Amino acid sequence: MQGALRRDWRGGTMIERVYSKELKPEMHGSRVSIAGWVQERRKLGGLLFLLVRDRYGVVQVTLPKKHVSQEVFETAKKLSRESVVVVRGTLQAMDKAPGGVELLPESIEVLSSAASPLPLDPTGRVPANLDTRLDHRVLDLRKPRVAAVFRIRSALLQAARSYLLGDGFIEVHTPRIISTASEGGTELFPVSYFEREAFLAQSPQLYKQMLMATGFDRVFEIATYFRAEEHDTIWHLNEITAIDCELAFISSHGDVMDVIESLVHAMLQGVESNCSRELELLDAELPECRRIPRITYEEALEMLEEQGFSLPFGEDLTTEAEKRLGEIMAEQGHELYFIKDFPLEAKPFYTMPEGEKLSRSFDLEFRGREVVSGSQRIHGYELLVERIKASGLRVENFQTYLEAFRYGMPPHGGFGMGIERFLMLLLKLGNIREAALFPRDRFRLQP
RNA sequence: GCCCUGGUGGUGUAGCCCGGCCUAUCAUACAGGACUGUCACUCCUGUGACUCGGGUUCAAAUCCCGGCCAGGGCGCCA
Repeated sequence: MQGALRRDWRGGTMIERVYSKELKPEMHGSRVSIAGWVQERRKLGGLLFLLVRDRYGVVQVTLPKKHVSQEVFETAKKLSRESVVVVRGTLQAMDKAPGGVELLPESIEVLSSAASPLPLDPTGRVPANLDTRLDHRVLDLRKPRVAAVFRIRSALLQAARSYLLGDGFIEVHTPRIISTASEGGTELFPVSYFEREAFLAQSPQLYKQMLMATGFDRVFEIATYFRAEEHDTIWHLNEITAIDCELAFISSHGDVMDVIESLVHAMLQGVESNCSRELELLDAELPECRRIPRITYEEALEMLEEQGFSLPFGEDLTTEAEKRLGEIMAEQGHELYFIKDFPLEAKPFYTMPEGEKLSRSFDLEFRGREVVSGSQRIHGYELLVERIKASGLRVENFQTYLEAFRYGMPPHGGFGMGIERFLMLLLKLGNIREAALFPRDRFRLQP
């Protein structure tokens, strides 16, 4: 009775099969089923080879005309590339076969026949433009190299999540739909919210700060944000994913940088121990990150000055200067480094000032490009109001945010890390679109 | 928002500067055929393309203008 009930609950069973990586020459003679996509078909008259790809690799299915049924041979002969099949047969140890094994089929079941011609070549032998690849992203993602990017992304995020949870952070989710163009800075996408206009969140900034007044002490959020900027470069997307953290009872922004240092270390460790195959496929090398140097904005200016690159104090580094600094730091053996103590004017209103002109802020640079931006935040109500006004924003728009600062707000700080940026730089991808499954940019809304 | 560049079969390209032997190159894919150890199999045969509109010219893939689409840089940011 119990058994019958359990079957009812479970509904069905998965198609029985083994993965390519599990097949070993020692299993010679055993009967197995494999399932996957027909990557290639090589016809040699009386002998036919199928290469069937699954998530871990490729298995060769060998059909000597005289030793398989005519029906199976004909089915194999007619298969189109990328069709989905289940092949049941006897495993043979065979030196001449890839992986040292091949499958002699008793049956080939076609679960899904692929149309032809294919819009791009999933083996990657004939190259395709990024635009074509993104138009047919599902097929593009069948390439092991492309899939590897997203396995690494998953490992990176899993490591980040587990590190943060272990370090006392709790995971939260703040609203994606917000009421006003509150934060300033980036443009927001308007959405229709019943009888009112609302916007898509560009970051969780104000909400994660408000949570610092609750007693959670440390929160993080991994989520998607929307930026309505009309930029069209290899570095920008209109829909991004970020790891955002905020922590209370800090004494300075150095405490925030300490968290990032450990977090980045944990993330790279996670990738190193879970994705060696993927890193090899992508020919990627992980940066050294035990200690991440922290140079001040002023030091950065001086270093650039020595190279004949003079910049006025007070402005954010230009893209060119940022790249040049990346080269200088790389020569000294640092692919990751913080630039801290930016001029107050170059940073958002909630940034804690340091003296007259500076701020308790920082960016984490990775190979000459910003991947994290953070700071100690202002926790005093009066100063915050003053800074909102000084930044040319309207205090009325910040009433609910400001209320959190009126009834007991501890000193706090935090940061946001762009996942696609980080991945792109880590794997040296040529375009940030490659770091998103289905990227959204100025012109791309599909797939 | 400003600036630059490009668009050739399903895919990736050559040709464009300097218009005409372009009936448009090559690879791959696709269709048919030969082949019992392929592994980017090989070989033979075949199908398939000049982004759209206008202009210049005896003649436009090629030069000019505009549209559409795409790529990139700056600013802004992650």
